[in-house]
Amino acid sequence: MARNKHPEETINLILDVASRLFLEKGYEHTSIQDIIDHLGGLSKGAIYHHFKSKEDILVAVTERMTEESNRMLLNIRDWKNVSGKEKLQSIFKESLNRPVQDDIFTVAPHLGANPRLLFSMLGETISEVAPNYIRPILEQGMADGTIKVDYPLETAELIMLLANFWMNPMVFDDSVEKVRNKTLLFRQVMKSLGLDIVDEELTDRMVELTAVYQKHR
Amino acid sequence: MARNKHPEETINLILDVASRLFLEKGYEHTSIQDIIDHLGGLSKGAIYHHFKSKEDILVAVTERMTEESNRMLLNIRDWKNVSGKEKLQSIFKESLNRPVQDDIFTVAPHLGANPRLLFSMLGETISEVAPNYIRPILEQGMADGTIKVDYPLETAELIMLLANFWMNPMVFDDSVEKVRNKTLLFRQVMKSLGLDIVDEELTDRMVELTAVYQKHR
DNA sequence: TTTATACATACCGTCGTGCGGTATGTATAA
DNA sequence: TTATACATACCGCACGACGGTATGTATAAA
Repeated sequence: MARNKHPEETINLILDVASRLFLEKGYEHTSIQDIIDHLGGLSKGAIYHHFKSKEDILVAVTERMTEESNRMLLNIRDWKNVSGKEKLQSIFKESLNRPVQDDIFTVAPHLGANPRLLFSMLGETISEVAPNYIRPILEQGMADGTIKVDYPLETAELIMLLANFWMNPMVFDDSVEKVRNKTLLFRQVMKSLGLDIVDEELTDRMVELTAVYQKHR
Repeated sequence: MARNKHPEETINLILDVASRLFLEKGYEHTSIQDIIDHLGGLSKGAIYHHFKSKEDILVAVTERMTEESNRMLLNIRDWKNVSGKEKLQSIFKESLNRPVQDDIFTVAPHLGANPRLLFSMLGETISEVAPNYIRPILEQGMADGTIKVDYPLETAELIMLLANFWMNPMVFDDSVEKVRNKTLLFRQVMKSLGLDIVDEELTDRMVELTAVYQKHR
């Protein structure tokens, strides 16, 4: 295959293919050869020129997946003249209404059968999202009086763990009813922590997404 | 190697070796050959006679690991003349004081780097322990008036997810201070759910275990 | 003595990865 | 402008290790 003047296009192509296959078949059941076969002529050498290992591709894939979400978080975090509580509320709304959500939910079968990708994504959430986006917002809320928590960092982690992992129907392959109960319990927990930000609109949307996911598997 | 009159001894030997290696090096970085090398003369044929795949060994390893813990849970669950709340309290105490805890904490480096084993264990906790041991106790507590929760099954899952996974220093490689804060926050959450069962003795023991773990890595 | 089973051995296809080689780009200095 | 020097994109084969299987043998149980 001819040399590409814009190598980032090649890199993106590899990541596109890898993302799709990792989601569809799982990281461990996707071979380098599988990726090559969907590259349209590119070779094994090309892959190992741009990435030093299969693991390295996984890391890049996860980063690219969370990138768009992180831009949204960064944007909301830095809003002016908006209280911490309102920002947190906005994040929940935005996260659930992103159009990509539906796409992922239709293509990815049972993330629980894909522990590598799952833990890679969870790791990003815990080590990047929680401390750099959620915690500052909680701290702002503590300062402006709209939020009262004792351990902002740990609370941030807890929120993300429950919302992104426990309540995610793809992780434990939950039924609609299961997700509904989880969401309602989550609402109780949040409220008891002084974070009264989960309303009925959100629980409904959560249930709706679960139905979409359940239909496509 | 000569044929063993008691094949379960061979099975146990294989599981002993596999458990140790999975904990030490991780599931994916442990090869079948690695296991054979530590079997003292046994061969690949022996392994594949008793187990149908490497994955199958992982399942057996996780089951054996949780077995002892499950016996304890079963015992407490079926105690007579003890309230639900007291049973739940006993479970926490027992879990943290089991001598194996220290052993595991000294031998296993960063479970986060071992997603296969980690999720296999988490899966057992969510699909076996929560519904079959914790939920019945919560329901008993609801009946005898010592516990008030709205969603016993989901609450059981939540408790196990936080206690066994989130607060486990081996999963996210947390510092002592981090675990202390997580534990204190967990105490708040439990209390707000009407489950006022985490006392200072437990938080102290949690911190102590973390220190043991941090020392040995 | 027969039969079931515990284990050994030889082998298969596939995997991730390293690497020598080549083609095509770009920077620079004559 | 052009020759030269170097960097980068990519090819494709070879390798060793991997998980798994087919088949053979020895031994315990019946």
